[in-house]
Amino acid sequence: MNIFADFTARVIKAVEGLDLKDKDGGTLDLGRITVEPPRDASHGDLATNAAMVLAKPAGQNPRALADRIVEALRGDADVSGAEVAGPGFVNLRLTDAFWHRHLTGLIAEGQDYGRSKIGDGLSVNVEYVSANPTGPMHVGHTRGAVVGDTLANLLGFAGYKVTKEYVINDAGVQIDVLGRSAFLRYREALGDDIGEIPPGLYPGDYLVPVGQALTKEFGRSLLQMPEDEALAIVKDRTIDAMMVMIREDLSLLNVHHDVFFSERTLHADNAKAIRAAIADLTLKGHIYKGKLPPPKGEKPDDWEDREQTLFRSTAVGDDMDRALVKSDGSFTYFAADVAYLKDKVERGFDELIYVLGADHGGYVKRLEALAKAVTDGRVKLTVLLCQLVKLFRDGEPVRMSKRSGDFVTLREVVEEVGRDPVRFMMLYRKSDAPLDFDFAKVTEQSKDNPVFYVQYASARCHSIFRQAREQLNIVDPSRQQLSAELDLLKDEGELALVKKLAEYPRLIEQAAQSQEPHRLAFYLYDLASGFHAQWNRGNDHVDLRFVKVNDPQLTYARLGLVQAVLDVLSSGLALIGADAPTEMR
RNA sequence: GGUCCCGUAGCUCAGUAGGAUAGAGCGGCAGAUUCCUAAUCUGUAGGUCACAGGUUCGAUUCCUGUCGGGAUCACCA
Repeated sequence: MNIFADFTARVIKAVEGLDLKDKDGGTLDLGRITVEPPRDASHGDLATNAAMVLAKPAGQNPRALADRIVEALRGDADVSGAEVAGPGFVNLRLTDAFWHRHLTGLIAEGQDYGRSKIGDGLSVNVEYVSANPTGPMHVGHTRGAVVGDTLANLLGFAGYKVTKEYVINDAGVQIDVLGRSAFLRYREALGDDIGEIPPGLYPGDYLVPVGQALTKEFGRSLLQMPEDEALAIVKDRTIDAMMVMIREDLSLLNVHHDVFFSERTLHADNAKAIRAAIADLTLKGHIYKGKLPPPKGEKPDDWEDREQTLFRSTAVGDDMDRALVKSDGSFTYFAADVAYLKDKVERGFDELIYVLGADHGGYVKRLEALAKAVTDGRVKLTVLLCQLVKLFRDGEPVRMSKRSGDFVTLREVVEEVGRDPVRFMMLYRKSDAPLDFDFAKVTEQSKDNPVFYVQYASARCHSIFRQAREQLNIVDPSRQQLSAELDLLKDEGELALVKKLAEYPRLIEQAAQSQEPHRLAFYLYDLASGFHAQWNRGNDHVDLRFVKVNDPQLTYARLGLVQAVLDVLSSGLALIGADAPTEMR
């Protein structure tokens, strides 16, 4: 249903019919031919660069070649006009009948319109969020959560086989700290006066219920065991409790992962998995013992110039070789990542996507290097970095201090402004640009708020169906009824909407391939804008109203168009993870 | 100092795998409501695409360098 792909094929066929040869008499590379919507609608419906791309290799004048292509394309029954423009563009106009047929197809497909096979069933792992299980999710996690989730949805819609994955970073020092913090709350629940929470421990009161639950389960018995043993139990219980909390937070945001991967499993059995992964790399010659140079900027106070086990990542594109073993003999986080990557590869993924915060920018090269080393380039690993989100309230920046635990949680934001506005606004900016999030603006019911603007378009579609029911007694028309008389749609605004809808399948493919989910949000805004404009033309010209009391046939046709707009809005909003409301309140 | 991201209209940002006269919203100005939700729409003014080179038939887009803003920089996660 991607008309641009369809016409690219038709243009290629037309060009093949011209029997062009390159200068040496060989065949021409036609792969660079594209068909796009022209920047300016007055240029037509489609534009192709075929003549300009082929002119040089074929040794022909681009405009002359364009003339021949135009001649060939005029034979296409769907083409109502073809002309050469500018440096050698071929602009095409398509017949109304073509657009009516496209709309018929769209209405038949409904919410499946735009679904693509471009992913070709390739298996993709999208890892995102992966907040440490040491507390509730805060607002900083939101963007990655939404971007990752939407990207995964988008890839699924585009024909990839997608696994949404969350890594639980349940190993390491911070988890020990978490355990001790919870242990303190346990003693508090038993009646001990614990005083102030010592610095370095987590002060948040979300651990209070964890302490209470521990007393219910264990009474005072944890105090009687050796500390290590007790802490191990407390850690387990606390991580579980944190993950329950995090999953609740995520589901508030409509984020649902398929796999929760525990980092601790890599450390289990004396770090069997990590040792195996490093052994693999050693066999391939990527591991050596050596010293790292100290960082060039400011030297850390506790810099130790020592020999260590290193991954020669510089050989596969990294800036610096990476340590795998800490000075205390335990494995680094990166060592766990080596094992984790091996695990993913063994699960058969063709492509791995990591959605990370901008503060992990320094981590990108070593991950890419790792994938190269482990899979010899067979598995593609890409990192999508999300820049930071700045919170504003009435234009004033919201201050957050992590030390006091005084940060804005994801739950607070979602409860205050709603799930849909959060999801939409997190996508209403390129991932690699910082994002300002203003509480006031996001809840505003006006066109200044894109979420509202798009959802209002959906509500208006439903309103039109309600009107049709009241005025013409058209009740729940079937999709067949809606597409029976589409050739009555002749108004240029109506056709312009069909053309906008026809861009949707292409947009899905491009957003998926470029891994840029924000494009979806911008497209929906555009579509909503086109729809609002057509609605308002009905204010000026009564003939253009969607519901025409004296013309049921035309009303059916227009309802068909409204249904199509609604289908695409619903489909797009669903990918974003938001609702397409039936009315605004 | 190294690396990564960003620099487009007064403001906030798009710019669709290198294409035509660079777009939208806000703000400014001028309009539209006996009318399906005006919670919306129409028109208009406003840009040396940070700067300098390079590749190309053609560059906001790709490459190099400079300037400016942000993130990050053994062992933490």
